[in-house]
Amino acid sequence: MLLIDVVRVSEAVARTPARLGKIGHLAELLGRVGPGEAEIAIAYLSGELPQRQIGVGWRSLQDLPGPKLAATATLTDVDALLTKIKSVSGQGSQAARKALVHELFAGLTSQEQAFMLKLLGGELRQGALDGVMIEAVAKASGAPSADVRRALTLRGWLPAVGAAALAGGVPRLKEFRLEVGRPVSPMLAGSAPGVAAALAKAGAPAALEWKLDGIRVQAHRSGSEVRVFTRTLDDLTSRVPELVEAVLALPVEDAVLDGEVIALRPDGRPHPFQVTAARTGSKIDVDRLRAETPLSVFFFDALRVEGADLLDLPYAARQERLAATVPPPLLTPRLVTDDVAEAERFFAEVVKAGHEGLVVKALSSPYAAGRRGAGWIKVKPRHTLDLVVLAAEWGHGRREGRLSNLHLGARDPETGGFVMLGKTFKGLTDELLAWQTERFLALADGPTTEWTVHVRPELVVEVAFDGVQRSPRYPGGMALRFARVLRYRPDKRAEDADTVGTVRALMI
DNA sequence: TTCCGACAGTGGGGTCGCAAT
DNA sequence: ATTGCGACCCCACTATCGGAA
Repeated sequence: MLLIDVVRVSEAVARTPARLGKIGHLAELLGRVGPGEAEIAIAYLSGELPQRQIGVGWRSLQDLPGPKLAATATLTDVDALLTKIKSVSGQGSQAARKALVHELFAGLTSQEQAFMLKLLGGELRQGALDGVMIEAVAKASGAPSADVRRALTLRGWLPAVGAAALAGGVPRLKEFRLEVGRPVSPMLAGSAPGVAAALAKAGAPAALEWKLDGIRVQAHRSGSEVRVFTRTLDDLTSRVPELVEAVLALPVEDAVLDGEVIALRPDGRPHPFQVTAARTGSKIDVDRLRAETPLSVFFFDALRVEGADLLDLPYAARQERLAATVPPPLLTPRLVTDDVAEAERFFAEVVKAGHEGLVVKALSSPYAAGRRGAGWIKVKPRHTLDLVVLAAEWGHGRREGRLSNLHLGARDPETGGFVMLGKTFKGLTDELLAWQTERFLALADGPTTEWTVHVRPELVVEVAFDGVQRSPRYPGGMALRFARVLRYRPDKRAEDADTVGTVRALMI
C-alpha cells in the first residue's frame, strides 16, 4: 500500500467531525490493507509509529528538503527507513540521523511530507486515537469491539492487536491472554471534587485507598524472574532494585501486582514528587542512589496469583488474594466504609500524613484496564490563589487565533512587581478564550514576540493548583503544580492579588 | 428528548540520558 | 562542563459525539 493512501484517509478523518464517519473512513482503508502492512497503517492512523520512538522530534524536523512530485513511497519503504533511523546511535549519530530524515522526506510529495511532519512530531490531530481506532478495527474485521478492547488491554499495543484481528478475527483475538512478563494496560481513575461525591459515584460501601504521589508500577514475577513496568508499559526493572527484591521475597512463584513506588523520608513522610521522579528516572549508579534515597513500594491490586487470572473478579475478591500474597507493610493503607463522615476523617488523615489524597474504589468493579471509568475515583485537596496575568501565548489547533496559555504572577510587595509562577491553559471555556483574547490585546504592553503577548499586570484570575514545587526555571525558585483557571476576579485589582510570601509558605 | 460516559485535544512542570558544543 | 533535545514521569480541564435513559 502507498503512503499516500493512508495520508488521504487521515485527511478525510480530520475533515469528518462525526465519530461514526471517522470510523467508516478508517475501516474502509483497513479493509484493503495487506497483512504485511496492517500494523504500519494502524499505527500511523492512530498517531503512532511501529517503532514507538525513533529519537526524532520537532528540532530534527527543521530545514527539510523540497517535495517530490509523484507519490510512490510505500508503507513498507517508509517503515524500513524509520527503523533505520531508530537504529542509528553513538558518536556522530545526530548527523547520520539527520541525513536519513532528509532521505525520507526527499522521497515524499508535499502532501505526504505534511503528514509525516505531524506524525513524527506527535501532532497528527485528526480526531482519532486508540478509542476510535478500536471501533474501526472491529468494523473492518467483523469482531465485536469488546473483544478488540479486551485484547488491547492484555497486549497493550493496538497495531499488533488490530493486525491480528484483521488476519484472523475473533479466534486470533482470543489468543491474547495475560502473560507474566508482558505488561497489561493499567486501570486508570476518574476524579471527583470531594470524598462525598466520590462515594456517591462509586456506590457505598466503597474502599478508600491512600493515593501516594509516586510512580505507578506493575510488577511481574515468574519464578526467580521479576520485571517491572510503568503506566505506559515501559520497562523500569533496572531502576527499582528494592521493588525487585520485595517481589522476590513474596511467598509465591507467579504473580502480577499493581502498585506505586515512592521515596519516603526516614520519618515515613513522603519526599516531594520530584525526589521520587529523579530516583526512578536514574539508571546510572542506582546502587549509590538507593543508599541515599531508598524507594518503598505499596501494592493495591493483584491481577494474577499462582496461575489464576484475577482481572475479571470483583475488586473485593482481588483484595483477598492480594492480602494473602503481600505482607501488610507492603499494602496500601485502606478503609472500607459507607459512612461519609468516617471517609472524610480518613481523607484528612492521609493529607495530614503528607500524601496526595485518596482513590475511592467500587467493591464490585473488575479490573477494567485502560478506561477512566467510574470504578476508581481519585480525590485530592485543592489550593487556590488570586494571581495576576502577566502575558498570554497564542493557542494552537482549535485554539488558533485565541490567546490561550496564561503567564501567572504573584505580587512581590518588596519590589512592587510580580514574580512568575508558571503558566496555565486549563479551565478556559471557548467564551472565556474569546473574551480574554480581546481583553489582552487591549491591555498589550511591553515586549511582544511571535507567540506571546505581554500585558499590563491588571487582570486578577483565581487559580486552583495541587501544590507548590521547587523550580529551576522560574525566578522565584518555585512553580505551581497542575495550575488551572477557576474564574476571573473582576472585583479584584492587582494590588489585591496574593503575594510571593503566601506562595512560599505553601512550598513543601 | 435529554442526559451522561467516553474520547480527543490542549497544553503544564520536572527529570534523566545522550550527543554536540 | 554546559546546553539542547527527546523521552517519560506526573497531570486538569472543556467540547463533542452518540448511545443510554
